[in-house]
Amino acid sequence: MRQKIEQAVVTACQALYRLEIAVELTRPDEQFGDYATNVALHLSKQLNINPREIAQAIAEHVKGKMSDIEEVAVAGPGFINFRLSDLALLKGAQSKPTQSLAGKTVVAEYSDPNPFKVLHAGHLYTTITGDAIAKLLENAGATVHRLNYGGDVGLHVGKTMWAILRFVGGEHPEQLESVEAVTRLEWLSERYIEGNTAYEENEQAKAQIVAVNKQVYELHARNDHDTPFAQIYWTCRQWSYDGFDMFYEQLHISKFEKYVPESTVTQLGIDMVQKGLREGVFERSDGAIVFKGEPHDLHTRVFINSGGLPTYEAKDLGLAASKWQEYQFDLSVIITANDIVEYMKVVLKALEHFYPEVVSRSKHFTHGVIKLPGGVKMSSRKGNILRATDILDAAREANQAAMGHDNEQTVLAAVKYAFLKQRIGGDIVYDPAESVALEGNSGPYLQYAHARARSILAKSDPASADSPGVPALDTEERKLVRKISEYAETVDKATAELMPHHICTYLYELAQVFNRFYEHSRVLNDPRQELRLQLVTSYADTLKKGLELLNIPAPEHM
RNA sequence: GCGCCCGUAGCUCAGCGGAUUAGAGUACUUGGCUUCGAACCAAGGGGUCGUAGGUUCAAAUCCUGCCGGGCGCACCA
Repeated sequence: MRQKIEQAVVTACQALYRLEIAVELTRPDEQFGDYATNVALHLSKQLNINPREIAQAIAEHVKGKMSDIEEVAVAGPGFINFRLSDLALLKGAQSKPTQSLAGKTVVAEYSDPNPFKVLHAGHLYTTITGDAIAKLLENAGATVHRLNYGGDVGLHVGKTMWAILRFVGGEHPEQLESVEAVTRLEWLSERYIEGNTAYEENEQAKAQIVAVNKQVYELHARNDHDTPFAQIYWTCRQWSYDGFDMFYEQLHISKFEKYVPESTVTQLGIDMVQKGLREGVFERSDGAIVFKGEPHDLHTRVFINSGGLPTYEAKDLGLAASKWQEYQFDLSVIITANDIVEYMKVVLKALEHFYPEVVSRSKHFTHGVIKLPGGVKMSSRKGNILRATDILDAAREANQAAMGHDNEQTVLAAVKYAFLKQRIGGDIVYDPAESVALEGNSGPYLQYAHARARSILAKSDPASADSPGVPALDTEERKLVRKISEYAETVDKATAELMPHHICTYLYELAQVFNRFYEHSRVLNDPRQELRLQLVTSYADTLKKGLELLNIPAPEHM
């Protein structure tokens, strides 16, 4: 419909002014119509004609040519407003999002928690955002490979392993049995804090940790699964992955295809740096191997440190290469926090030397930090970080306080929606009480708006389904249909930009329109029951689809 | 110091490939349940869109300076 009208306007411009011009329709305020364009305002300059005059001419030209358009009007400084016929509007309500990525292969990397550490609030945010973006891509027809990358080697592992060894009294893997299964993740995070503190405060411990770190790298190099040290390492690494799996499961998100541990791409990364060194892309500096970013308006970063160990940069190079070798993707999406944007630019610039096609197909999305109300930022250094589970617990508590009972689906809707409704990029303020609040722009509001509609449908008699043709829509009905008809194009927009918040904004508006309709319009036992039941069905289905696109559950009852 | 990002109602945010009267939520005030779920709806007040310029018939939206905030800038990730 949109394209048909756009085409009609283009044709009119050609016929009237012999001008080829791109026309894009907008969705104006209801009082003006269903679609609008401001081409006349653009043309007026080139043609040196009053915009209203041009608008009038185009409107006349289009008028009567399309049965779907009921009215074409000129308004304001020179807008052309189109009002669709009820039939066309109803048809539009059934349109589906475009399969714009059909046949494409996409790799989506997000969440990325590190084994041997705890999931913090930022991980929760990345996970939910990445999950929604991956879903969007998939919905547009792409084959999406969801990858979860994480550091199973590196200094933080050295810190945790150092503390673990102290805890179990040396290389005694059997001592690990004393750690209870449910507390393992927690236990590991305590060890990390211990190791981190020691590293910062105690020179001797620091030296030991550096040695342990090296030991971990060596263990991978020999593929050692047998020595006591290796047994401790592998056991604890598995504990981490098991813990992450459990966490994702309760989050009700799409499953990851696999974890990509850093250790599996390390050697590839090192080889690339060595090769790049020979080819002059990297250079030695103070014993380290670095990439000079300055010629590209970037900064210099170390890829292999002076101890001969690869840094995150080198591993990221290996990761990118391994993704490419495995998937030959059309698009690679990486979602992380935004403190890493400059870093990523350097890595991508270095990567350009090896795989320019990978760089051009990569998209790095970054989000901000989670803050608590009052602008209090979480401090990540010390032990007092806000953990992922803290967010969920806070939401559960708030929900319990508000409702008097537990409802995990409401809690999930609250948290996910609270994170997703804002444009990706900036910091977000998370207020547990507000997210769980059942009024206002919240996940639970949408769930309620869905359940309410379903409950009408459940009470209706499905037998009397002989449709008597479509009567003219009344005001409230028309508003509802119009809003439903915006679903497909909203999803298209969200997909094109990979911005899930557009869907949130839309769904909230949709639910609002429905609630107003509900307030004014009797559905059951009304002369217009047939039509209205169709609308309610269409509405509830649309809302459910939209929520599912965000992986937010849409229960029939609450 | 350099680079990147951000500054829209008290608070939290949409809108930002320019355009028809700046929108929501929340908080505050008020009204609406003997009829489909009131977790709802309706009404009201509240904004020099950080600031000063520039481009334009038209700027919250584009450009520049300034102010304020966040983040990043070599062996952490």
